[in-house]
Amino acid sequence: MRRWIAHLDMDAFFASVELLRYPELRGQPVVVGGGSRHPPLVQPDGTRRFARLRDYAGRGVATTATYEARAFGVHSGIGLMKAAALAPDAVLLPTDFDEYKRMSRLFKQAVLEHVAQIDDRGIDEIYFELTDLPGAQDAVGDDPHGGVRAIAARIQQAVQAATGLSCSIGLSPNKLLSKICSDLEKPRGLTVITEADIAARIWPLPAKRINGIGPKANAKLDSLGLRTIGDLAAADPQGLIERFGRSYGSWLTEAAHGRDDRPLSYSRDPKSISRETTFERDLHAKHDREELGALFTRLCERLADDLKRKGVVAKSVGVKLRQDDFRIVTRELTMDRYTADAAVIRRHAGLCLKRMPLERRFRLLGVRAGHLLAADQAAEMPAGQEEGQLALPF
DNA sequence: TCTGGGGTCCTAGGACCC
DNA sequence: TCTGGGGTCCTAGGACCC
Repeated sequence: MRRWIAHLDMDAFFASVELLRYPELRGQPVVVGGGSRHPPLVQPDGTRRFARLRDYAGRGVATTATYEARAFGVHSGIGLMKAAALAPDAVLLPTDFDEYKRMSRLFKQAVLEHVAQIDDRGIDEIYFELTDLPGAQDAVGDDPHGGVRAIAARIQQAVQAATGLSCSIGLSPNKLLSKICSDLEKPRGLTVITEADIAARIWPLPAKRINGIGPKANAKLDSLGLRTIGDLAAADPQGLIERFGRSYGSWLTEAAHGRDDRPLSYSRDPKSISRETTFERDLHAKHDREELGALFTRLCERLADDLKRKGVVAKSVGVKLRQDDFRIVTRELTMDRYTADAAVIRRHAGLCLKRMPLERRFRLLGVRAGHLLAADQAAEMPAGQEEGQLALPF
């Protein structure tokens, strides 16, 4: 019996959700990102007026772009100011995470009508197993894998019916290959591969298409002349281990040959919850003390709200800064009890802050709660009696 | 037109305990 | 006083992912 793992990825998810609301934008370059200060205005004649990328000023990035905008070179993660230089007339829409989360639940529910469990990888993608479904092992006509293909096609239709959105599915014997092949025929792709197809369909692809090879590893591979997955597969495994370490080096060889035995994971307890914000301009601990103090308190309050809403308490608290040179500095401490209280979090985060280098200006401030436990399993720490007794940087 | 916000996992050194 | 080895926890940084 052949093992079939599916990877389902929503097509240009955030942008597609926005197009459901604003169908008049279909066919146009649209970029989603950059805070919420640029919602469409409804004009007296009932039509909507949208912000254009050229009018944007700030530090936001694109979270998604429609395929039309991608044609200009605008992709997710790109700075909006840079995107505006590439496509000044593209429509800019604010990010509405609540709506994307709602649509995310809808598509996952639709898939769960067809399979018992999903491995949830975030807001717009999931894995699931089709191996044991009726017909999954059957050939259809001259297609030896027509059975699973038909099942996946039905799931695609179910997602479309439930959400009005399209998705792409990759089918293969493992997560690694399915993830790669869900991307091969986007949008509305349905791509099936087996071990026999690896040389022809996987090896020609750039090495960075492997989930787990990021910018750093890719640059290092590139400097070794290893550009494609095929190059990696042909490389001396011992040499990779020498350059990348035993663990990562041997994984590179396995991945390049399409070997991956990770099980699907059907439940996950959150390990940490965090809140962070990037300022409109770089701030300094001393010169902007008041502004930072208020921001810091606000972050701790929002974090405490998140903890309470999720019914968890935290044993550790951490603070993160991104300095003006983009270096990230973190400090973390373990508390003597669990808490979800904003004042307690703020006090311990303040202690972290005192240990941080604060000479430089910085652009981002974040607070993180770790070592989480379900609230009903932990006795909560009494709330901040020591408030205000410590001289904190801000 | 420099680069968001929310996560996970890994590594590695030092403290501390047996 | 000195010699160990093993195990766990804490902390900081970094790579990577969506």
